[in-house]
Amino acid sequence: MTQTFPAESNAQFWLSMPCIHPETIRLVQEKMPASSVLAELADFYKLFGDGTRLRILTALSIAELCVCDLSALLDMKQPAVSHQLRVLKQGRVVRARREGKVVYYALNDEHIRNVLQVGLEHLGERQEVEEVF
Amino acid sequence: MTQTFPAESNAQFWLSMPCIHPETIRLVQEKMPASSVLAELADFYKLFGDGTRLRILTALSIAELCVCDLSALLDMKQPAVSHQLRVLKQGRVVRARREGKVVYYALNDEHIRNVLQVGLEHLGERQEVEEVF
DNA sequence: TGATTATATGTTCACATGTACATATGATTT
DNA sequence: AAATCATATGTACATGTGAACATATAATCA
Repeated sequence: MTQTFPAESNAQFWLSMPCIHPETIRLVQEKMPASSVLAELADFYKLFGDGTRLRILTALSIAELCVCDLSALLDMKQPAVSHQLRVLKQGRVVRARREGKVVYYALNDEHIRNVLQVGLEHLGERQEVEEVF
Repeated sequence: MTQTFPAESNAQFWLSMPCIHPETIRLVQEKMPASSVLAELADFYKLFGDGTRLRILTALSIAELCVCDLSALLDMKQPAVSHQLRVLKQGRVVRARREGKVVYYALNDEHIRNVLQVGLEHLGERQEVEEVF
């Protein structure tokens, strides 16, 4: 019989494990943002974590576009585009402007462009590193 | 009978739709990164799009930690932590260093810290905007 | 070598999520 | 008002994914 685990999830058990560095843990605990904040941040990043949405966002970072434009540009069915636009709108990453029958979408603020930029830069640097090997 | 759709996904069909702004689409097409690049970028963001992984990354942005520390800190079962660490390692977001039985994890590079920073800043700004209303 | 400790892996399952399809809504035009 | 066009929504379904659990591996120590 090897290591035995408790029947149910039990914080006390894990906190009593012998291998931990208590001081380090306390330090990190103090400096960590609240779990709720990080959950919210995760939801934000999740919006960028899908190929379709990222293509939409990249396109909107270049120009304001209507659903129909996006549908043609991305070669996707219109309902699929609308669906993702709704997700992005609920996440306050894009905003919509109606002009007659046409709805134009744009990035909600400049900050979104930054996030895309930082990600692309990281990818670029990683590629360069890999080329060396 | 309203709008009829083609039987299968067909780029030509969508490009021939009457509502599009062809010039804008061409402009965006020229400036857009390749789909493969954006898919890779999406995979990168996906790593940040989970509460657990984000808590791990935030913790590691403060201090180098072993699996056991993380398990205690996050109040999670050790296998679950190991699982996410593997995902993060495969995504080259963290790196591991073995010291005897203990494996210490750390952020792979400073760029990761930047990404976390940018996200937290965005969240901060958004909160301030919401407080006004 | 055998025992113990720290970590990793494999399997299963519940759940989230993206798309297709059909259809509804909203706005313009005749 | 009816027709038409652009967009939105609802449902069904397939796929991806995170955690629990059991177990395997790696390293140290008696």
